Amino acid sequence: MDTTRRVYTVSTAEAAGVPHYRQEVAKSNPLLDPVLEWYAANARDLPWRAPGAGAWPILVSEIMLQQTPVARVLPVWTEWMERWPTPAALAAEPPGEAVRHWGRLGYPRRALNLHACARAIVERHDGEVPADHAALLALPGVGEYTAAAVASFAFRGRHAVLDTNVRRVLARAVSGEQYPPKATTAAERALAVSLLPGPEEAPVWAVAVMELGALVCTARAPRCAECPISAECAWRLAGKPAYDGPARRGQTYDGTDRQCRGRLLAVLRQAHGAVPKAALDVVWEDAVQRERALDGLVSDGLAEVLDDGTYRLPA
DNA sequence: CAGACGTGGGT
DNA sequence: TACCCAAGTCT
Repeated sequence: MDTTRRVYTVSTAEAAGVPHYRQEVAKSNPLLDPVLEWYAANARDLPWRAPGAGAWPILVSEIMLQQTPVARVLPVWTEWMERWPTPAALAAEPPGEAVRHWGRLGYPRRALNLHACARAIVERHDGEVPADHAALLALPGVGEYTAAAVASFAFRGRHAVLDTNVRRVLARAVSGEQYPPKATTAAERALAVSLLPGPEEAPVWAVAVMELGALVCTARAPRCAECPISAECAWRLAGKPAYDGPARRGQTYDGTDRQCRGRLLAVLRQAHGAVPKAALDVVWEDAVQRERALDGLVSDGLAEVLDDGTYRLPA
């Protein structure tokens, strides 16, 4: 096999979205071949990965997948794609419809973000999802990860795609740590860039490492016996030392404003039109917390108060 | 930059 | 049963 094709001169700044000087970053990546081979045999058959998948379906999937498992996204994504096959179709609806059809995916502000994305794409990009990383980053709800993912998966761009799966795989395989740092560091970005293959393979490398993290190199119980890079894995070679950093804080959801907001919004989603405040009052005992949560929903644009004191999803 | 922001399934 | 955590982003 020709190994020289795995040596590149690339711009680190360019990969970070800032075109500037050039620097040699990638030597050969020993993880590339085993990971690509594993992916070819084990990739899940997800609809947004279909060869003909457009940038809009991919963007929608990426936003829906933020902090949400694939299994729960699938049915909602399918419904959205039938209902709103283009940004223009979604942009023509009131934002409340996006929230209604978000269902119980969680973090409903993402529905609002997607709706705002659709309108921005229609207004600023002639209805087409932009291919440029910086333009993607400027869209609401699109951060560093999502911009890189869409630029890579939809437009075949060469970007370091650093999600929680990739960060975990690299932390283990390369850094010898059980878990990556809590927040993405410059060192992690530099490492990801240094492992980037050439333009032909960069997109499949990105999705393949993600898939490996999702299916094999999992957070809780990694399946090292099935891992294509276990022989090179620094963490396994070191005897799988336990994570020694600060404890990652637990969440505790019961009784929080988040739970309260979820209950209130569920009422609005299920209602046909506006609902009397009494219908909201019954879903949460604590009136002070309930009012605070309701105000929060309104100020976040997830709910509207009408002149008669009733509430509804934003029109 | 730590904390807010939903929800449900796996262990 | 609790607790962990899942393709993050924004403030």
